[in-house]
Amino acid sequence: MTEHTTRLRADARRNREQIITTAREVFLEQGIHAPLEEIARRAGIGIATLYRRFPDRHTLVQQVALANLALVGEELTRATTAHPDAWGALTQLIRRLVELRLSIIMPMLLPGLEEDARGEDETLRAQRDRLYDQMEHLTRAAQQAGQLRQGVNPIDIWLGVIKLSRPLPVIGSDLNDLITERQLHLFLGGLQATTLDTTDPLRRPLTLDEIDHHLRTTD
Amino acid sequence: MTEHTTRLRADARRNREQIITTAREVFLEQGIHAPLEEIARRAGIGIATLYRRFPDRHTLVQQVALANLALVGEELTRATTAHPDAWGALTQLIRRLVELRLSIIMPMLLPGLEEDARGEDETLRAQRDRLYDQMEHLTRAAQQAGQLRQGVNPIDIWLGVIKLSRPLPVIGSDLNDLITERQLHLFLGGLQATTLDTTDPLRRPLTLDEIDHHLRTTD
Amino acid sequence: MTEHTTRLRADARRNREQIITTAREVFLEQGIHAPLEEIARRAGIGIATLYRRFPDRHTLVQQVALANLALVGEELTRATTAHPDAWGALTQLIRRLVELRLSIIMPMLLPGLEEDARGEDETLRAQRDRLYDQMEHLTRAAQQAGQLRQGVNPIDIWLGVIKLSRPLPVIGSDLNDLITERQLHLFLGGLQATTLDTTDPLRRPLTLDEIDHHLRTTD
Amino acid sequence: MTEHTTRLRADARRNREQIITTAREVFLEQGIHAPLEEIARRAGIGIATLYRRFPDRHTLVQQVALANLALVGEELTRATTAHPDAWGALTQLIRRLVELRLSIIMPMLLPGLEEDARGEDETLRAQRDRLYDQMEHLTRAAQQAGQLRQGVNPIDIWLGVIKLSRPLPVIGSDLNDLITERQLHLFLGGLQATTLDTTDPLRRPLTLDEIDHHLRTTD
DNA sequence: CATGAATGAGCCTTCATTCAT
DNA sequence: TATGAATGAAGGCTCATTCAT
Repeated sequence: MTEHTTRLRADARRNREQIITTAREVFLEQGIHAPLEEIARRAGIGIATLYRRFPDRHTLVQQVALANLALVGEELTRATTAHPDAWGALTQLIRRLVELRLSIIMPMLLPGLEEDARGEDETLRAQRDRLYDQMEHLTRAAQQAGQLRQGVNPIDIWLGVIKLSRPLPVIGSDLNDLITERQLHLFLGGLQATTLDTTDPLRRPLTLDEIDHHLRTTD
Repeated sequence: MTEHTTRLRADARRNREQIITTAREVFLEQGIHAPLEEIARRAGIGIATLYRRFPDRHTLVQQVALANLALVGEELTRATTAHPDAWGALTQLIRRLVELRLSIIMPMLLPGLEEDARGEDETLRAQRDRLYDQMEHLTRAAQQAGQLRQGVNPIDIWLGVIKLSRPLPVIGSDLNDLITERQLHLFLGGLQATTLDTTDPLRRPLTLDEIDHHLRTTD
Repeated sequence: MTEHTTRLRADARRNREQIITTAREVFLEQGIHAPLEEIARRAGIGIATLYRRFPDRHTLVQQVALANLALVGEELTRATTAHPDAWGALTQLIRRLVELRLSIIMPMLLPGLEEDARGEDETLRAQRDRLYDQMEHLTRAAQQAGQLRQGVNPIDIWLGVIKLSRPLPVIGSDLNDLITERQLHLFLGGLQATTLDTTDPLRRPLTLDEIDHHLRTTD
Repeated sequence: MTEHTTRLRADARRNREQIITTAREVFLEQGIHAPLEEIARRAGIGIATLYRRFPDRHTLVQQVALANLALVGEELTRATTAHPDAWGALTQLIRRLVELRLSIIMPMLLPGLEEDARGEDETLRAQRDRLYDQMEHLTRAAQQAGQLRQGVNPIDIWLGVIKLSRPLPVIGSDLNDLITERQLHLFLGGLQATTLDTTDPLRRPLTLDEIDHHLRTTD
């Protein structure tokens, strides 16, 4: 879209996209401090090529986040399409964002780091703000329907999703998934305007024994 | 408490405590992968001394967590002393735990890792379980008083506090504090049995502008 | 020979060879636990370059041994070319192997470690076995000529050479050379079918006085 | 015996002897570069106590060697007592020295290092020389009986035993024992005045297959 | 442009040796 | 005197980044 982008040769653009896709996967698995060489190798390119496209780790992280921002938009569209009611759309969106860990590198914080994103087009902030507006539309509708608690805005939701998504270190991914799921349930409960009965056996809390069991078997 | 501990020479015990205190701070700032040398330097000792006491990073992390476990107990006592009502005590405890980030290294998960803590007191698990019982006492009381939502247990609270406490990387601590405070508010709201009005201007959500401002000035 | 090898860039291959050559020297002087940094420094490269080629010490040792295996083959050819009689060829070969300490890292033991030598030529074992066959040919001929003792095989000779070649620690290389030479003489005498007169003044044993003298002056 | 020695308190002397005994074991297992702290721990004393007795590793090694010298004398007496014929005594002695690896730190080289052995009595050299004389007596007798090859002296035997005793690194102790036994057989064969038939099936050489097998199973 | 090579700096860990109790 | 504590220096290894082909 930008001059910079359109001037890239076809293979170069393919490389660029491949790097970002691979980087997202690796960042998810190992965190944003994963070796860049691992990303290059998995992307099937040389390390120097990666550096040509992304002069340092910070830039790469930002670009991945930027790509995530687009994906969040897609999920939002998908959620509103699937659910006529705002609350239904909102909860699907939140669930999906947590599932995909799309927010792991905090797309909504990006514009503040804009200065580093040299060469990127000016629409970045606009893109985020448009997304914000779409979500705000959704939250207002849900609040008017009496389902989303008053006083909550998209930022609350984004940041909540980010905190939920971040896996706890040391413990295995199985336990992390259990924990995230349960906390997501609590989070959604907290967002709801009317207090639900959470004694639903399918939504029961974790116990110490379960945790110990997971720690033992995963260890 | 253990023979091992009491047999340490006075200066050695002082060092040991200094290391744990410093490690807690450094882990809070940089995560549990912070260079051990940094901890040693800040504690004013040689790196080898640190290794003599804690043969590897894992052991050190555990010991810090173990120390935290004791501090959580103290905060619990303090909270129940200060507040005759269970909900008041519970919310003070949660606020304090988040403030002190006492749970950042997950004390309640410790017993599952017990096997590594050779030579450590057999009372470790008992200590955790006692703490759990105390908190369960508190949560039940709060539920009977109709203030804490049904279906919530101490694990939910501990894990929520842990997720809340973990600072987001890259962004400064000021913004992190704002975010944590707001999410804590939402978390407490979610725990409450009766939905409160969260339009309290003192509890208003963050805005994109605020975030951008912080990112710019902190950067 | 392998694809891997031929695909190396010219400068990289030069480095690789330089490392192996240098490593052989350093291993001879200091044993196979010599600091890898010393090898890198002497080879005129960075430590990381050494690690790029040889991920750990074990790999490097093996590759040095593999290179030695080739050199042993060359010495064998040279010896048989120079001496029409099998015993003459055999003794020259043994002397040369001891002189060059080619066997110090036990080339003939390599195939047993084969599994670690991932990506290495399948011909490694074949190479060793071919060498064994050539030496067996030589030993049989020498035995039929009545000059090599019955019941001795190439393994005996290889292992004898290895034990002879290993310098004794602490004492200087001058004394080590004297000792090795004398023990080589005894070893060859032991291999011979007919007992020779070893009172040859040129082949007289060491004395305590000589040893003391060397220890004093070298120290 | 020396002033130094007699002045030691009873417990101090016990410590000293315990250290030397332990050091011999550890040196045998791990080589003379084994951590001194391991020796202290196994000996049941503090590291500083070890340093008080032996200011550095070199000194300790020497003292262990000196102790070994005495043990060699005992074995010599035992061998001559058990065998009326010189050759029988000599071969038993050699076998025992190899078995016990008594020579692993080269007792006979000690006198040359005398200067470091401050405080030790002047009889050290005399002790070694007496041992030499005893062995020379034995070798002469064996030579006169026509069983030991001419031109061989005790130094040859000591040094041969030392070379035989040193285990090859990396490979396991089982294979090392096999190798040492076989090379000892060859060594003794080389010492003998009359050539024996070495096709005795009990004394057959190792094969490549056996070596490979050991390397695979021990690895 | 794309690549793989090379590099130095950083952290981890061990151990010989000295110091304080 | 005996002890355990403390320490620095050395070596192992990894990884971000630059360079040469």
